[in-house]
Amino acid sequence: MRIRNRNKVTMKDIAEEAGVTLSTVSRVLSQKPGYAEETREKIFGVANRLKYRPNALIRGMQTGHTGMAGVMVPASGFYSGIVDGMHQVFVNNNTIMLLSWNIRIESNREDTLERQIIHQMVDLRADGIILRPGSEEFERPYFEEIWERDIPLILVDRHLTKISTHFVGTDDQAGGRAAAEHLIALGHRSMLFVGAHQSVSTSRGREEGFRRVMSQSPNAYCRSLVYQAETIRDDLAALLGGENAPTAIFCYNDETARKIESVLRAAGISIPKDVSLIGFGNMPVYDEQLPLTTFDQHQSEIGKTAAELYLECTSAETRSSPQIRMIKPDLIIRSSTAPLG
Amino acid sequence: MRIRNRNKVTMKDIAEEAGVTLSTVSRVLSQKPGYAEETREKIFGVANRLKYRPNALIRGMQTGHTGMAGVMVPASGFYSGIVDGMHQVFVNNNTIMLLSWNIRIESNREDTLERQIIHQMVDLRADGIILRPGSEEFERPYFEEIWERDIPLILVDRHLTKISTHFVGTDDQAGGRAAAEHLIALGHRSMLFVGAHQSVSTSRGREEGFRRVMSQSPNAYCRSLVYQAETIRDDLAALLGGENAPTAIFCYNDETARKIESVLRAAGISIPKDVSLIGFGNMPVYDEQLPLTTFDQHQSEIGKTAAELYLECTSAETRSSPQIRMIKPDLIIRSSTAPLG
DNA sequence: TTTATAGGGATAATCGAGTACCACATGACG
DNA sequence: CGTCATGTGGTACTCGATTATCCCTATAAA
Repeated sequence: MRIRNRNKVTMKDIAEEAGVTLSTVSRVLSQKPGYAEETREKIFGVANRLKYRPNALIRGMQTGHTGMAGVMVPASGFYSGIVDGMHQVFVNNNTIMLLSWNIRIESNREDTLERQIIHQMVDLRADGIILRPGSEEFERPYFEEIWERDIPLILVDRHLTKISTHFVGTDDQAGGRAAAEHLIALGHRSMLFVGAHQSVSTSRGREEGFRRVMSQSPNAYCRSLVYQAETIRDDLAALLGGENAPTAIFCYNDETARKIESVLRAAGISIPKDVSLIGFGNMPVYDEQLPLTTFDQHQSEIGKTAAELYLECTSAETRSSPQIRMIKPDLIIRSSTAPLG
Repeated sequence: MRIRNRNKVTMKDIAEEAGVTLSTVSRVLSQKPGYAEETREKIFGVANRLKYRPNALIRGMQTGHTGMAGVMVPASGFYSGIVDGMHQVFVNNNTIMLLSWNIRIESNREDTLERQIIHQMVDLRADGIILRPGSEEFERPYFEEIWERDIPLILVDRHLTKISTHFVGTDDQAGGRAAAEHLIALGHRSMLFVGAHQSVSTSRGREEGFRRVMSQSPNAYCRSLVYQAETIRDDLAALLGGENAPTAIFCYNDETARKIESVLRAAGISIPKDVSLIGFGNMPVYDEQLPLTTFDQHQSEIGKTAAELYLECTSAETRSSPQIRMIKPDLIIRSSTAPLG
């Protein structure tokens, strides 16, 4: 059941048209020595006239290098910024992205769509793969599949501790520290950290940095909360109504901060008069929302760095030891934080 | 200079390991009739144990079908929505995107980055290509290259009139008509359309629809302006200070509407008290900006439709005649439009 | 005149899988 | 006992380009 030959021009066609042999065409097109300038021009002329385009599939098979980078990240504005940064580097290095978004709806089934996508990338012989991991437990098996095949694997944004591979992302600890220092300087002592499940490395890192500063500051005190939509209202009410109520809340991302904002607003608690609030990510601020003190993560920079590391790995002869490159986030002070009192 | 064999497992390896011949492995893996169930299990067992993955490059070459869709759109939130919609369809049809963003900085040079990217997609034998065209004059040559190769080409969002190919986008004329009807109903008669250069089909279509309704409404009058950053302030001042000054402005996209908004604001003109303003696209509204009456273009729907059309085209045996599928935009009335008064 | 060299032709192997076809067992069935 | 059908083995060719030889010829340099 052969598909019709879509007018595909091959080197053979060029040879016939130019009245030379395949050897000569090959020599000219792949810049091997041993041809006359005159012949070169003739062959390039014919190639252009016939609109010849080399078959990159074959070339990829031969050279073991396809120029395709597998990229899988969640679909959101944050990751768009990262992908955008990667693109800037890739486009200047003849690399094109095989891009897919993480599918969030999948549960713990064995054969997730994500796995299928990774397989597609592997099957197409992507030179390397860049992705944002979700949860450690479900994904490790197929990350190992990539790793075992000697396909360079670069994780972005989130890190998996149990798998040894490259990582490019935010310096979360530095961010956490900066948040803490800002709040301490404003006079706050009783803090609340609102994070995600322990398996989320970004949340973990930000909390660690945050707590490190707390532990070194006299009288400073930090409680933690794992954000859960169903219970957040009660959790907050209990903490804010209790003893030593927190006067500042640091959320591991802007989305969470926005939810906290609306819960507080509904409870009649004013930001920043009663409570200071810090987010993370510097996501666009919508109408009627409070300008939020947060962190610029420099997504474009993360993307560029990841792409550069990718190019290093895929061009290297041997596998290099896992590298970690972190971009320092910048605190952006807006009106959701204020001096205590 | 052969690259090391990255532990790549081939059908041959499976044959040896399972103690059968290549023929048998091929029969089993490609589901050809004529093998025993017992053999099937043995071969699949070995394949899984060795973590065999078929080489999609080869398969693509053989079948003339790679499962890769070339996609090139500008990097912006609007197109993210479209890409997202496409992804939803593609992921369920074993198709993966070769994605790249349009590069805006290029001038009229022959060998733009965009052209290079298209070539990469063609070289990698993408089954089809979906893209958002920029300007007619520079891009037609390489669109024709695609078309001539019988590679299905689908344009999204903007249409090129001089090239005959598939198109999926917004029903711009319907949008223009709806904008006009809304303003007419509010009592406005003197209108201003602010658009882009004539080569931008979306701007053209919206203006046409808008003017069509105007021409059928007694006393209604519409002037047009091509937005230009340098002159917009003066252009607006002249119109609004002149005779029969427009009381409503319809902009071909939200970005332009936002710029008009700030110019008006600076001039002390109030929206919607003095002038009503309509945008197009329903982009997120940032803080301190006015809630804008605009159109939801249903980007996700556009993306899905484009992907579906793509799948139809790439699976068809013969080239089908150019199809046009338009998604009707929905007017979202907010507080930037008000009754004339 | 001899020798060297540049420019090409001719042929074959390789990459990994798909496809086609024939030969040969083995066993079941009439 | 002959005739199938089934399950394999074996061989060969194809896809399009790369790479490596070996060979041949015209021309220029020694």
